[in-house]
Amino acid sequence: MYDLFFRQFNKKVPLTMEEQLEITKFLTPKKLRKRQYLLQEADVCKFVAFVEKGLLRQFTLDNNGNERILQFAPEGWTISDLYSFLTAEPSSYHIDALEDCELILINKSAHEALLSKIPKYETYTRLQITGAYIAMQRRLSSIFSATPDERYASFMQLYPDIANRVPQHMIASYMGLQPKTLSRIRRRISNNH
Amino acid sequence: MYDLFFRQFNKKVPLTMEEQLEITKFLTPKKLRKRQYLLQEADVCKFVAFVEKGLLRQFTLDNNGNERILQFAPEGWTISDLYSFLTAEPSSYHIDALEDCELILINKSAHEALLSKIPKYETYTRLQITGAYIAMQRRLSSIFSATPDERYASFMQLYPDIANRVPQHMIASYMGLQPKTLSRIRRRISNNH
DNA sequence: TATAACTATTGATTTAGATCAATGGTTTTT
DNA sequence: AAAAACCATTGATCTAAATCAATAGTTATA
Repeated sequence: MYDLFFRQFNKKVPLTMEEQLEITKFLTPKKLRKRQYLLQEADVCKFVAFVEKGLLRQFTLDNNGNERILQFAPEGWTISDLYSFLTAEPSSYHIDALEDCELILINKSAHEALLSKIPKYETYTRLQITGAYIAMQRRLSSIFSATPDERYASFMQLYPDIANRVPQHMIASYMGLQPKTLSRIRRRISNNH
Repeated sequence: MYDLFFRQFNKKVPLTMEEQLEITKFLTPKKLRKRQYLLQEADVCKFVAFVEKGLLRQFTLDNNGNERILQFAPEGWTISDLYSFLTAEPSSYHIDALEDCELILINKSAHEALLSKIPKYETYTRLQITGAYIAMQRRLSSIFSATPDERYASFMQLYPDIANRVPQHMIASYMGLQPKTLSRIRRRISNNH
């Protein structure tokens, strides 16, 4: 049930068996069916979710009702609206399941208890957020410096796993492009084989 | 010398006088003249820098030698290339001073010593990186959802301080626009007053 | 199995930002 | 104080992505 979570945790901060058992007490497993929401806009985000199995996405809807995907989260990733989680302000994002999912939720009181009781948990969260920060900075950087063609190519290379599990128009959305534009980019790339 | 640093630190995690003195031992003050580099591409980033005074920017150069500004850092902000700092890989960014600066550097061994000796330092860094993550996510979100006009307006509102201290073409660069395009946007906005 | 909903491709047109080019104003440097 | 470097604005043109529109293929559902 918590296999992947503790594998990832141990990679960042090694734990004893006792520590794992202690931490487990604060975790809440949750299953989510494809298309179900984990978080809806205007709700307060009450969790940090670790993905044991499946795939989720975080997105917003623009004025015309179009989806803008901010983040994909496959197995081994963590997803939340941290701003809402930390401030208890209503979220401006949706999170839903793109596949049937098995999640581990850490709710706010559990998060705070873990932080104060288990120093290694604080180290784990620090390293986890640092990694997410670095990944996002690279993404921002590539939006500025790379052409859409290059960005598509590097997305496919960096996340082949995600790329093969979501429809193309979601990849377009993640890259800030219209699906039709991405279709043309693919043709362009394949012509230059 | 360390006024602002400890003010910000205390806002996140209150410290005793003894703790402040202990932490101070690990800090390295540094002055930087306008236009000087703090970090150059291909160098390994050996510090996390807190800005006591002045203003810096983190940027890359594209194939045509154009600057792409990823981040401004005025007083009270922290700047580094965390990826390079953590992995000791060469950085792909430049950091330089836009004004004469007074900085506090925390080098790698100091950072590690502080993490292991002073639990509050780990909490401080965790909260600091979390804030930076949230800010960057909002920026990415606005690139996707907002028009350039809206993004310019909200930059001016969110960071009026920075906006008044840097030339317009750097704001354009931060927003991923050509200076000329920003010039037209400004005219458009002022016409709709 | 049939129907409906979703998905990807392609063509034609429009539009907004990039690029080319010139000017006048400001700041910095000598 | 003069010269040089930097900066912002504006006009004209070009280009690439968005938009409009139609079609065919795929997946999900009744």
